[in-house]
Amino acid sequence: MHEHLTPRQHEIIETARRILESEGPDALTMRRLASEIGIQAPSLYKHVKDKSALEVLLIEIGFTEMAEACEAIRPEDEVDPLFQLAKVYRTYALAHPHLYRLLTAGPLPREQLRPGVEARAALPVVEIAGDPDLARALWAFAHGMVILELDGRFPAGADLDAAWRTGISAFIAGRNGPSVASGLGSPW
Amino acid sequence: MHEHLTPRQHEIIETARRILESEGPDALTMRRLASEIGIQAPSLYKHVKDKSALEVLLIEIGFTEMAEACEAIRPEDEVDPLFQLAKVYRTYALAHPHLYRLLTAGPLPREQLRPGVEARAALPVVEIAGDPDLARALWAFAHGMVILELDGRFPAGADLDAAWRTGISAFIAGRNGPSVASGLGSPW
DNA sequence: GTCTATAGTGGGATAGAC
DNA sequence: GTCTATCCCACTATAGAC
Repeated sequence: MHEHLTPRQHEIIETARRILESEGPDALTMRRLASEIGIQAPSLYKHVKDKSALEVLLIEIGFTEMAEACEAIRPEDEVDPLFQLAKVYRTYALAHPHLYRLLTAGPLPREQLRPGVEARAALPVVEIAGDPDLARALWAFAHGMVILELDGRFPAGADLDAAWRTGISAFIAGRNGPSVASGLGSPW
Repeated sequence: MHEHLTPRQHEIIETARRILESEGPDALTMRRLASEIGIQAPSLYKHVKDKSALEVLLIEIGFTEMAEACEAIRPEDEVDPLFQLAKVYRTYALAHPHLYRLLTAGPLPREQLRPGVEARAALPVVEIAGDPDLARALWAFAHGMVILELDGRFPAGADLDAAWRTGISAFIAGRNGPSVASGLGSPW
């Protein structure tokens, strides 16, 4: 990942990641980043074009790590791969909440991303779901569960494991036998 | 809604909403708000405590409107109420994207909200789902679909109507006959 | 209830010397 | 590649006169 970077650039991006993950996006300023490295803020601009270029690098790191985590899934007996995928997704997101938000919240600067990075991260769910519509529905469910949990929107005592089980089970049932999905009985 | 406000306060909150909805949260500054009304920014502080109090009022308006839209749903033949609810939810969100984000993204200042406002908005999905775990899964799915659509995260040609149908159909199947939801075959 | 003036904070980014 | 100096921007919020 990013082996084409100079040592200084590497140091900058690693430090940026550390600040983002430990203190959130508001803490990631050019001044703070520079001071953490031990240089002055203007010096950063000799190594990175601007702040958005830095964020693009962080996004690429996040997508790649998430893809790697999903690709590392190995089939287990008695466990539907959809459950495994959901667990890996949730685990990564909860372990890196600020990075996850950077990856998924707000508009994505697609033109700046290196080609294939986003697609690779999206591939596992598409493969496991089979159908693209189901893949999108699944992704929406997983993202919704994660982001609502991160934002503290569920009630304090809510059993989120159970909500995940319920949702994934429904999608498994839907994948195996789409009954109503034909559109009958739907306003769409 | 908010009949206890003075005319000036009413004007402020309505103007704030107009700015937010038409140009997004970055455009909603105290200077801009004041200039839109025809006064100076410091004068606003005679009418509202601070900016966050203003945002709380906007959140209450959004929750209330969303609740009203859901409560207005009437049973139709041949259409599962879950489909109707999903359609109303998506329609409101797409019609008021910036307000929707204010309601759902990031932490919610629960202590500042008037009691019952949030609960009222959550009630419809809880009632229609029946089970609290299913309600949370459903909400996560709907929110995920909406926010990913608003953020332009789905591929350009994606058939989102189909994704909604697929997801809701799965949840209907899950509600009528939870098969795997017992936890067998899940890593949780 | 409105104004002017201003404090206080913070941010991204550039020019030019070394 | 680093520095200093600086510009420019924007924001929330308060004090005190009218």
